[in-house]
Amino acid sequence: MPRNDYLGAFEQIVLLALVRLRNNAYGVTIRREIAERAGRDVSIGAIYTTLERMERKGLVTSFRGEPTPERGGRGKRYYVIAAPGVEALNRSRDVIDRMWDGLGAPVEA
Amino acid sequence: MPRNDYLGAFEQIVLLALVRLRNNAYGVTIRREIAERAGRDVSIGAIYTTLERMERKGLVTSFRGEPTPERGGRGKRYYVIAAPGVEALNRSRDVIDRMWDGLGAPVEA
DNA sequence: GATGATATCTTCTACATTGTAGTTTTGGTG
DNA sequence: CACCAAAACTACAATGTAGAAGATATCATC
Repeated sequence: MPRNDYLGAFEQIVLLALVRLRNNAYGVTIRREIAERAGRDVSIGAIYTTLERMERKGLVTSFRGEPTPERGGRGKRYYVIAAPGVEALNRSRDVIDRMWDGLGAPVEA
Repeated sequence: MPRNDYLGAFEQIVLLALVRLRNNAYGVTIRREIAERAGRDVSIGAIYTTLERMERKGLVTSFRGEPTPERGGRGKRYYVIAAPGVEALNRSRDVIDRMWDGLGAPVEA
């Protein structure tokens, strides 16, 4: 049974991307946001897998949007962070903040 | 082949404990530091396993200390963060900082 | 001063969860 | 039907985590 109180590093990044994208978070935009912000080029498959798992844990919700009249375009699946996701995010941040407290980032060799 | 450029959430916590404990980081103290700071009660086995893996990746170094004249006391194994560990730590912090940037923690539902 | 009880620590083993890429499938357009 | 956009599926590697087992000291005591 997966836990939903502590987040993995990548889970945090994906959740934060959702928060940033507000009502425009779906596979492609999430991936782009992570690439731009975090400078991390991750595969689209990695993102969907992680989202699905987090949905099972109740950290995010999703709904299918109407297909847009662009060239191709299957109906997008939009993701939204849920309340437990918000809490987990804040908790994770808290933990890492406390561990860094007083160390002055960046830490030196 | 494990990567050594991005850290897992727990790896970060353990590395930060090393930084905090300076020259007094070994199994028991690391565990205590994490319990106190992060409020996270993790088994001693989890800590050793993670340390060993990080040592293999070159993120930490270890050396065996003389047994102290306390009651029991097998020779302790002290861990020190290595340069690549410091860099990875700073990079991880950077990524998460950029993702949080402008969101104002804690984020709200 | 051997010897076992016991304390402090580390290793080993095993398995669950997360991380990640790549391929396939599903729907929509021109 | 050729082609485009996006999602679902599959498979495997790396990380997270606990718990049992092994090492090595001191202490008490006879």
